[in-house]
Amino acid sequence: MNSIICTVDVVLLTLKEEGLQVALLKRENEPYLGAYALPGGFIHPAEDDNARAAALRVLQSKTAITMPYVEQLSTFSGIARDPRGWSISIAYYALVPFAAIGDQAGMRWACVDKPLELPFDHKTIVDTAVARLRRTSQYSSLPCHLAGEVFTLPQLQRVYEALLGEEINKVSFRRKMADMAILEAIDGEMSSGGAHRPAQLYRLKDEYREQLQVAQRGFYITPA
Amino acid sequence: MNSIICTVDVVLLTLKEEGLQVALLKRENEPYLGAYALPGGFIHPAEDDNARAAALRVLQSKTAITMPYVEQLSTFSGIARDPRGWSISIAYYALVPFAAIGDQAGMRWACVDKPLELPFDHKTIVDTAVARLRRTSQYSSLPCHLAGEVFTLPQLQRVYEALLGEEINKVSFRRKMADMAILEAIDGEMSSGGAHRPAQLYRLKDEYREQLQVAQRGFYITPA
DNA sequence: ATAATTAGTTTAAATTTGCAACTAACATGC
DNA sequence: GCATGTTAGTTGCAAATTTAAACTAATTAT
Repeated sequence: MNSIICTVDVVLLTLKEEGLQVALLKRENEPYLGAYALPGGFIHPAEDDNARAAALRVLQSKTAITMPYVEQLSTFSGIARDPRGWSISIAYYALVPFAAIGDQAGMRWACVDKPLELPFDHKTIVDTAVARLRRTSQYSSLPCHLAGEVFTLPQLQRVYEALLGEEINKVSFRRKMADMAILEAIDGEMSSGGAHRPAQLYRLKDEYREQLQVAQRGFYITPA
Repeated sequence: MNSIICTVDVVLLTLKEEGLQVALLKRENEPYLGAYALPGGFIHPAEDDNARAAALRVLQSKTAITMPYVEQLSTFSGIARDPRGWSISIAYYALVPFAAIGDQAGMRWACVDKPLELPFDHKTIVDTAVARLRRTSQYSSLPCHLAGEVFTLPQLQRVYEALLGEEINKVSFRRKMADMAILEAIDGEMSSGGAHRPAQLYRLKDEYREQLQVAQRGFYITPA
């Protein structure tokens, strides 16, 4: 009686030098066999406790990524989005530091700011995820999940700036990070690596590993 | 093969003197026959273009509410939430001004801040919707949809204050409304009704009927 | 008319923010 | 060894934003 196709899709995002990238996998099944699309798959009621578990299973089985930051994005549904019929895709977005992932077979990274053609409504899903990430980055700890296990404040600031597409005042950035109180300094540890003063290393506090922290107010963006 | 139960649920919210209220309907089917629960129902693939259309159909057929503000909230899923089996509920929240609705048969309003027992995971869904509404109210036009077709600035401010649970500075409120530029004064019209200076009437601009406007920054909440 | 009440604006003080200049710590080259 | 270049991190002050309080405005009731 119930003929609705139930799937999950994951917008896996990472930050490279060239900008924000989305992970795409070569499809191994019809429809769109061979085309690059978002990692996704059917929900397996016998196997998955809920849709989030399905998304994590898909991510792990197809990209071998273990403990990313994952959050539900939105659900896309209807008669028009899948040639097989009326379908639901519960979409998640996941953030991983680029350094934490090896290249996978059949996977490629696409720059989210360049024109991109994707099957189903995956382009819409990607755009929704990127908009959500960029917006949420204005006032939360979200970008920390793109910054690696440990990082310096200047490195983290560059992550925020890449996402926001704006330069942030150094003092303002540090004040906001102190206000949010999401970071812990790694005692004594300093980053070396250059002909200059080394920077303090930080790590995201455990309690913000899965829960987002939001600032009272966002970064000040100079009015145009 | 696919045995997943696909439903939509709507968290219909309105603001009364006593606070924020959620609409509950007496269930006419098993399970939980006779219990009060969120308006919801199965997706009808033959009838509904997508899940949003299903939510609007459910709302219209069960509560006779015509043109509310509706937005997708989140999707709740899993083996544990419905005794009939593995299920998906794509949840929406809707806002209506209390004045705009007549009482419906079998419907009641429950205060969201009082203890409330609901079948399925509907309590979680309500809590998620209320948290989302309150958070979004800090920096957007969302509360306008609870304020009626036309309203004065003092009335609108009281709506914002009821949602935020904080008093807002009058000047600050008016500045933010001017910045967002979401309201249009109704020319010449003034609200009377009291032994005092009448207030200018406003209406939400058409372009913000369905699309949210977000402020650069939220209302200033005095640090505790 | 006068008082009472709420609407809306103005002013000045307090707070927050950004900019620029400063000190700090390292590597490199002489 | 020491000057130089480079980036990290802090400080002080000016500029912008925000609040609180006092003010004017417009209405009804007495």
